[in-house]
Amino acid sequence: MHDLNLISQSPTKYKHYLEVRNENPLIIDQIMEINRKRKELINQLNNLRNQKNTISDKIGRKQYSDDKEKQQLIQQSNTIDQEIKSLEPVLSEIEESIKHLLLIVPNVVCDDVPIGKDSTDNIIVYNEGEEPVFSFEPLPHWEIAENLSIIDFERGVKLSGSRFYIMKGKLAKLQRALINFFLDFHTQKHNYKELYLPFIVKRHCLEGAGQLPKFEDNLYKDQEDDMWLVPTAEVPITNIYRDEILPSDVLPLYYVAYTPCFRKEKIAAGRDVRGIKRGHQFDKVELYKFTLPENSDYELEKLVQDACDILRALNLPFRIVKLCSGDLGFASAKTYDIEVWAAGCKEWLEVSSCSNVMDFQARRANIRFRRTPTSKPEYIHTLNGSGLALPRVVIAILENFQQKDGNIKIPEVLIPYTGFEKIEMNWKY
RNA sequence: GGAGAGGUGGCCGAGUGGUCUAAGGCGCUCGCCUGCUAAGCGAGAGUGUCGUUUAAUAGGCGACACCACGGGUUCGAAUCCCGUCCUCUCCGCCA
Repeated sequence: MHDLNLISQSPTKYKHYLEVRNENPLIIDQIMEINRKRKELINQLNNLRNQKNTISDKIGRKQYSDDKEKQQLIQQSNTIDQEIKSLEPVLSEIEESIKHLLLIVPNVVCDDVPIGKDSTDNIIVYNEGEEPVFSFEPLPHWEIAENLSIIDFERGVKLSGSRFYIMKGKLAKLQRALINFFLDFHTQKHNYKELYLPFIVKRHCLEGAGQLPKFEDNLYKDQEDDMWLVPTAEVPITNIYRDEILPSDVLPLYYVAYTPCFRKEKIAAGRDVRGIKRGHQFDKVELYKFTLPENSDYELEKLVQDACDILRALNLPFRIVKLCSGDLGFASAKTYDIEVWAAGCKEWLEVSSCSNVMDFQARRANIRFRRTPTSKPEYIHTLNGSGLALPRVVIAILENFQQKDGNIKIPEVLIPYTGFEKIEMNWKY
């Protein structure tokens, strides 16, 4: 969400941001027009309320000579009150619509974000690690999983429909090991504090984080109780300090949390239907930072490295992609995607998306800080990134570390967590 | 789920219809004093919005709103009434 004052002050700047995101900039004009009406009306109402307050005050202080004058004052107040009552609903309607418009305007775009139309204009900024070489034709993970009987796709669908699957035996444990490894790694090596969060949240949390009102289609919910399954841990973490003013000496705050993520994936219908690349439910370890505004840019670079360190430790080849303006997420002002090479399906898989959200979520969720105990509150900056998304790391391990005999070799660092060194043929039942 | 109690400023806590800017305490900020980060004295300090002044989204001035949230009664509500949410205690149920 943006500051109305900033928009009215430099509308062309905000229109530009919308244009480079391939969105209609006219909404800015709409907002400014409604805002003009809003200010006018507030002013009018304030004056009326002032008059009314003055009269009530007079009565309270018995500043009238007789009962007749008192009745006159009451009469006057009632007349003013009628006018107030007629204007109030008009104002709330205006405020409602302005709020709605503000909620659907995407974030600004950082100056160093490349301008582009879509993902084809993204820029690969970094590459690390060797793609593995095989003496045989490496298989995609769904075939490996089938051969070793470690994923049951059919019965997953039987339980919950398409895009659900059952992980079995050592693969289930591998995923559990990865979660623990990620959490330990970030808390021990990068000083993140671990959180265990609610997986279901109220509507306002999703508004605060930017998923609502625009992306309702992608969320699972229980409408009756206003309970929403989290699409990412970013949602609950963003709202931890909602409506709070933090002292600046606690900043920056680094948090790491494991949650499952639930997404309808309607937009991606038909894409990535094979295997476990895109499910309605997947696990993720999320990195999140609350920082001073002037440090968020630097903190993003560090966040990206924190995520990359996991891939280094796992010995997986990866690259960093800087998203162009047209491919940026709604709430992000700058995003780096981290992609890992999957040797079987021969694809670069996005395992992390690290974004500087700046004050966009902070405004929505009203999260502020004070530089000193006496200074004015300012909006905090928030950043998020996966560290990492589980299924795609699992894919990379299955595909990159598959052996000629069909078994999977477990990366060295994981062995203390898995308790085994390879995945071989699993039980059927 | 049932019964009862309650939700006040950073924290504690007073306040059941009108001295308007919410008592008091703790903590906080500034100043003074005292030969040291203790005590004492004095002063100050909430958040947001609108208007005005201004180069200013700095500061000043004025107004309006905010005592969980939403509605109602009243000339006037932290205070009375209704609804919602939440917390605590007891009971029930339960991993």
